[in-house]
Amino acid sequence: MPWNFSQDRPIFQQIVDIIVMRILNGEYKTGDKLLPVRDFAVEAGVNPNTMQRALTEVENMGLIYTKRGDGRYVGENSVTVEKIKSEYVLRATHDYISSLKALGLQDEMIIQSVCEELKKQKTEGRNL
Amino acid sequence: MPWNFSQDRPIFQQIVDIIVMRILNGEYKTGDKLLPVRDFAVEAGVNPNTMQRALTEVENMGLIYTKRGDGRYVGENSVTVEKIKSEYVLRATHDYISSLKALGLQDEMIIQSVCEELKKQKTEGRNL
Amino acid sequence: MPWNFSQDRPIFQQIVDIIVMRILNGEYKTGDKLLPVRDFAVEAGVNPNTMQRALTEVENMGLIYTKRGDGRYVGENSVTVEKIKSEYVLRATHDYISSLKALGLQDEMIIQSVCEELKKQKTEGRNL
Amino acid sequence: MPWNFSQDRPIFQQIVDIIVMRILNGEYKTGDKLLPVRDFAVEAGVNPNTMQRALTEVENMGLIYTKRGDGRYVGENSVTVEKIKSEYVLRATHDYISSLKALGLQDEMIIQSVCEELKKQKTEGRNL
DNA sequence: GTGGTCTAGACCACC
DNA sequence: GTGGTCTAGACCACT
Repeated sequence: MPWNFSQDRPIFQQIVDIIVMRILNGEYKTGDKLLPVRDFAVEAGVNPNTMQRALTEVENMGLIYTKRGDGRYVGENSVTVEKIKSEYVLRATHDYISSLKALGLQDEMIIQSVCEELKKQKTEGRNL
Repeated sequence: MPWNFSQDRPIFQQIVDIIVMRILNGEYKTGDKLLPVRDFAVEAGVNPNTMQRALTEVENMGLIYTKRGDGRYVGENSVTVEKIKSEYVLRATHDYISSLKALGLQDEMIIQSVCEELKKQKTEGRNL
Repeated sequence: MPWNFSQDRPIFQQIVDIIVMRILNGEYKTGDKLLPVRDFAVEAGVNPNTMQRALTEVENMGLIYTKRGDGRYVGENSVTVEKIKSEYVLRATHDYISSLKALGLQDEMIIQSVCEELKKQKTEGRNL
Repeated sequence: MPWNFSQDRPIFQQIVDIIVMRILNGEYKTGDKLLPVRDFAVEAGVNPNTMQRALTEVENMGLIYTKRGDGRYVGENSVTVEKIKSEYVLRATHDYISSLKALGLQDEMIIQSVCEELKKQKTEGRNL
């Protein structure tokens, strides 16, 4: 099942986001060995070069590292993970609220929107 | 003062977003006449072609219309505005919450993040 | 005249070094427009992708920036240039002296080597 | 305590450098018997194949030789050692000075950098 | 015409 | 078998 990519952003970036997300939420744990680039590329349904580029980016972020001739591993640095995670949350929240305020929404309406969405997702979760 | 554009997204799209935002929040009102493309381009500090393309997009969304030989005007259709606005809010909220949940955050933590950001922005607003 | 690359290091890295060097020593000045990637690639005698990768790296270092659909320019930030320059000097000096000391050379012998090399290069310079 | 390797160069090469360095500075003396490959590999924390390759290189340089069924020994040829040593110094000095000159540094500034680094290392040495 | 992305496929060095 | 680099060539979006 090749991954699902949207057309409006570079594929390699979307791959970066997916992998980072999996590390941040614990799906890929410290010390885990990743699939070989080529296999990983097949799984994602992209060219090995594209996967390679994505992994290089993730490595530059400090989340994974490479053992030459061996493979890639999820980094030990849990501090980095927590830092990136909280930065992400802060930025996402800031962007979200700023955009709604720019639309003229009041604080209460924003909170209300959030609560409604939470309820909706809870209901959907039950029905799966 | 040329507008501020980030490098990671097409400039014309960012212009579209800004104009749409101004219509949605009432800065540009129904019936208002927009600046001529060239002047508008100068104000934004971009190439006229870029501004042209952005305006075409906004027109396709149904928010503005062109009087040939006269200029561009903000559309009369307030229903369209409200519809786009609520759709935007719903989608932004959904994306925001989905991404945080994917990171493993609980509902309470999400609400807490929102409230903190609201407080922070209120404080910043005072200090301006 | 295609540039001269050694085989023991990735070509793109050598290109990075060359471009960085040209910026640091003032051959490429603030605001200068670089050659288009493809032309630059031809000049260096490499594939456009290779040149692209090198330029991306230099951009990540903050020394150049891209105007979309226009071209690449040398960055304004002279602070960055001076910082990178002095870091380079410090590191090169440290590595150089450490390696000689590891070989058992005394301080005086190191200074003597440096002075001899300086003299030699001065002589060569005259003969060109 | 496994040796410390940087990721940007082949491990076997770094091992070669270390061993050569130890021979050049007298830590391994003429006639000394080296550890068996496997033990040596364990000490360095690398794969035996990697250590094997490194030792082969050092042997090709003429600094060590193999007695079949016995082990490896540091070569008798002190002339070779001195020759390699002086070549190394010359080349390192040349590369170092050339790179600084390419950055636009004057002779005096180069000498000053060297002296500062020597002072710094002397100070650090005292504090250990 | 500019940079950016992606694919395809090859070759190499390392472990 | 592993990652890394490079080439070739195509296509797209932006200005």
